[in-house]
Amino acid sequence: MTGATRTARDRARAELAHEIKSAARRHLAAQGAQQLSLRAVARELGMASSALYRYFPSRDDLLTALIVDAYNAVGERVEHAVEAAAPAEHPRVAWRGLCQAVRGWAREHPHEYALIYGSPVPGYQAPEQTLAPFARVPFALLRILRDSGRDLAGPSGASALPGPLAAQLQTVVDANGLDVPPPALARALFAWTGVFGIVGFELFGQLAGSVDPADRFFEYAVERHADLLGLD
Amino acid sequence: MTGATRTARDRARAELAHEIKSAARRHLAAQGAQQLSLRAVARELGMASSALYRYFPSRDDLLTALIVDAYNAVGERVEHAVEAAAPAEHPRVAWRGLCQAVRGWAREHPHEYALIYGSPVPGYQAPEQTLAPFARVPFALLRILRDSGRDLAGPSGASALPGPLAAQLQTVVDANGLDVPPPALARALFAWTGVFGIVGFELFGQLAGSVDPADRFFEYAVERHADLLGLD
DNA sequence: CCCAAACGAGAGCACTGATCTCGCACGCTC
DNA sequence: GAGCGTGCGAGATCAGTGCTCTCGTTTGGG
Repeated sequence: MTGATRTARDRARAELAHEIKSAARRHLAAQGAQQLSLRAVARELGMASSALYRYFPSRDDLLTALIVDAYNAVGERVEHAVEAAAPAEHPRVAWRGLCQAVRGWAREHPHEYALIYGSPVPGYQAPEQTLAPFARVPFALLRILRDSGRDLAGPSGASALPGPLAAQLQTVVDANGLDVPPPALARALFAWTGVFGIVGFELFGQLAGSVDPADRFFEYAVERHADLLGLD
Repeated sequence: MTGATRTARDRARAELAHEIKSAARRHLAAQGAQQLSLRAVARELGMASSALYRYFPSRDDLLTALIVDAYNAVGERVEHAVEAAAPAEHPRVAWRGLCQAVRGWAREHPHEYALIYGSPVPGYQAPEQTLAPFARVPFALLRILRDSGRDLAGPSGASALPGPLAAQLQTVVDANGLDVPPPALARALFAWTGVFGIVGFELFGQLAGSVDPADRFFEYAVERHADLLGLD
């Protein structure tokens, strides 16, 4: 993180890398990751395809860079939405903001959503660099819960966690330095996967035959999750 | 549906089309849809790549055939699991069976799951022929609810559906000849999208950092959805 | 029996990702 | 300020892809 880039060459290099990503993102938005062609990007930039390899060692590396950017884009949008809602005082409003930010971004950037939440398909292990950007959304959700002022242990008794699950979640809490108890983490995972389940189904056409404009159903689901999360 | 195929040529044609799909499915399971190559399939079958086009007009048509098969495979497995559970007497057991059938199939055939529930990416409209196979899982869920003997209108009052959503769901009920009221349909959609949200996240590596072996969390989520569905 | 329809092989087109070599120019070192 | 090594872009090349077209051959119904 040196403040000033040293040479003009370095500046040019960083700038060109950025332009490559921009052009690639345009092609991605236009036709999807499947059709993203290094040569087409190079053509648009007026350079030889081989020159691109000076900046990204392979097509997959370029895609990984776009994945990181996408995670950060949705993460940033979610964080802003949550902050704008005064989460400590109005956790339910913050939760609504989070959900609408996710769905809004997804609908505006369907191909980028598909890139990060679609099918990376097995054998693919997320590169180290994607982990932190990826975690921004779930962490934002956990912050809402932590700041909600509710008793996060939740109603004990009936809905107590099964022992093995509680133990597993406790290791997750410890490993990530989270400050919510396992029952709240379980509810958060439930809400998180549920919301992305709806958004994914909507975007990928699985709701075409049923709640096609999913706006109303999404709002309904968001409120049900808010109830389960115990948000006021 | 003529009982006996007419000529030997027709028999050979049907058989070869089946062999092509089988080989393609093997390649799909091995490396994913992205890498599925018509020429590789043709090589494995010892025929010229151009000959494949006598059976499938394009690569996408071959993939569509595999999609239909995959929908039917998971649908059949779910239906068997539900039937085996005596859904009318034990709706909750049937619901568990449905969920475990979905997740089990998904984990055994990750690439096929990705093919149908992954990112078809926008602009793709499901061919007519995929609609019926696609609907088998959600319809199985609705049958569980219908036969559960519960008051499907649900607790009126607090959790009454917002008017617009109720109206939208009523049109869905009418259009598909469903025999469950809108509130039950809303809960079914909630559970359906929620379960697939977890399975998708698990398969696509989004849970890697948290509940990595998702078995316990999945069971937990299935029970919570059963509660919300009002299953005994 | 015979002709048209179905069929498979092969060549070819326009692409793709990736690699390699080759000059050129930039920028650091002396 | 001169010179050299490194970074860089262009072009050729390779293997592989989906898809089309043509051309003999096989086959089965009229």
